[in-house]
Amino acid sequence: MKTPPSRKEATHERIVETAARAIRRGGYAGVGVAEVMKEAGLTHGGFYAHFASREAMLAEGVLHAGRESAERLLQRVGHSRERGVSALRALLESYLSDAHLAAPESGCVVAALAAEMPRQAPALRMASRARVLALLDSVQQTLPVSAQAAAQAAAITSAMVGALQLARVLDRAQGRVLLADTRQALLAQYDGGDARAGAVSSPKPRAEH
Amino acid sequence: MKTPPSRKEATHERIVETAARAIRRGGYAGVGVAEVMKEAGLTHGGFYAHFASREAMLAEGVLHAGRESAERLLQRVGHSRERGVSALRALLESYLSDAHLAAPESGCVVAALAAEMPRQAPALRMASRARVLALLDSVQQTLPVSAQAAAQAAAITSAMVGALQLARVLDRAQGRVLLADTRQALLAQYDGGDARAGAVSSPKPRAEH
DNA sequence: TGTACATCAGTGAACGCGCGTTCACTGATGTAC
DNA sequence: TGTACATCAGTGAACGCGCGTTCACTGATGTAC
Repeated sequence: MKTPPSRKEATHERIVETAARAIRRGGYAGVGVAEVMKEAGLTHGGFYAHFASREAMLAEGVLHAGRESAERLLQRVGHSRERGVSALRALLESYLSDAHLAAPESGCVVAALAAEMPRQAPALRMASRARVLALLDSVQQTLPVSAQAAAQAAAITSAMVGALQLARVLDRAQGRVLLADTRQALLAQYDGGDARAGAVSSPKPRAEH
Repeated sequence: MKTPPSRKEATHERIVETAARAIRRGGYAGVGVAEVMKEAGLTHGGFYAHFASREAMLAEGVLHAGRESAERLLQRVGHSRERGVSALRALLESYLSDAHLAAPESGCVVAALAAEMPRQAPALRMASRARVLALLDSVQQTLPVSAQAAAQAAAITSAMVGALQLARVLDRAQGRVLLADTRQALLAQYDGGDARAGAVSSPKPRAEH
C-alpha cells in the first residue's frame, strides 16, 4: 500500500502534470523551466530540487502525458464496448474527433511531438519512443488477434497520428474534413461493412460563432 | 526569359537551400541564423541584407524544401509509370522507402515539421500550410478521378506522413518494419489486388555495418 | 584603355534579451526533551 | 504541553551563455568620362 505523498512528492507531481500539458502545447523546444514552475504556482529557483535538468522534466512529462491519455482512451473504449460498438470503432471515433483536434494540450502526446522526438537527447528520445510503442500496442489491442495484427496496427496508428497532425496545420474547417475522411476510410477498411466502402467527403461543417 | 541571377540573388538562393536542409534536420526551433550562414559559407552579419528576420528565412526555406521534394517525387512517379507501375504505387514506394526514412534532411518537409507547424507565427504557419495542401494535392493526382478522390487522398497522406514520423522515432529495424507494413496496407487497399490483402509483417532487416 | 569615384555584398564586433542553472537565505514543518 | 533546535521545501537574486539583431567598416564590382 502507498504511503500518502509527502509535500514534496505532491509538488513534484503537480510540476510534472503542468509540464505534460506544456510540452503538448508548445513542443519540447517551446517549454521553459520558469514557465512551467510559474504555471504550477512556484518560483523557478526551486526547480533543481525536483529535477536534475530541464530535460529530465521533459522526459517525466512525456511519460506522464502518454500514460494519462492512454488511460483516457482505454476508458472511452471500455464505455463504448458496453454500448455494442467495436473497440476499434470506439478508438477511432475518439482519437479522430473534433474534440481531440481542438485540444492538443490534453491529447495524444505522440501526435503533438512525433516530429521532434528523433532530435532529442538519448534519455528523452527513449522516453518518447516508449510512448510510441505504447500507442502502437494500444491500437493493436483493439484488433482481433491474428498474424497480421501488428502490421494493421502500424498502418492504422500511422494514419491516426498523421491525420491529427495534418488537420492541426490546416484551418478548422479543412481540418475537420480531413479528420472525418480519414476516420471513414479506416472504419470502412478495418471495421467491416456498416460504413460505406470508399470514404466520402463530409459536408462542410457549419460556421462557428 | 530570366535574366541571369545577380551575385546577391545567387547567394540568397544558396542561403535558402541551406535553410531548407537545416529545418528538416533540426526543426524550426533547432535552426539558428549563424549556423545557416556559416553552412552557406558566409558570416552572420550579412544576414539581414537578405531577410527581414529569422522567421522570413524559415518561411522561404519551407517553401523551397516543399517544392524541391514535390518535384523529386513527381519525377520518380513519372519514371515508374514508364515501367508500367501505377502512379500511386510509385508514390508510396518512394515516400515510404528506407531511403526516405534515413534522410529527413532531403525528404518531405511536412513529415519533418508537421507537429511544429501549428505553433508558428502566422506568416510561417501559412507557408507551412501551403506545403501540406500541396502534398495532399500531389497524392490526389495519383488517384483516379472520382468523387471520393479528395477523401482518399486525405487518408493516404495521413498514413504516409504518420508512418514516416513514427518510423523515425523507433529504432532502425522497427522503423523499417512499420514502414513496410504501412506501405503494404495502403497498396492492398488502394492499388488493387497484387499485394496480398491484409498487410504482413516484413522479415527483420539484416544488421548493418 | 585607363583613372576616379560610387555602389554594393559581405565582414566582424557589439548589444540586449531570454533562459537554464546556481546559491545563499527564509519561513514552515517536524522532532527532542 | 511547551520550548529549542534541526530539517526541509521553496524564494529571489545573480551568473553565464547562446542567439537574434544592429551597425560601422572593408574590399570588390561596376560605371562615367
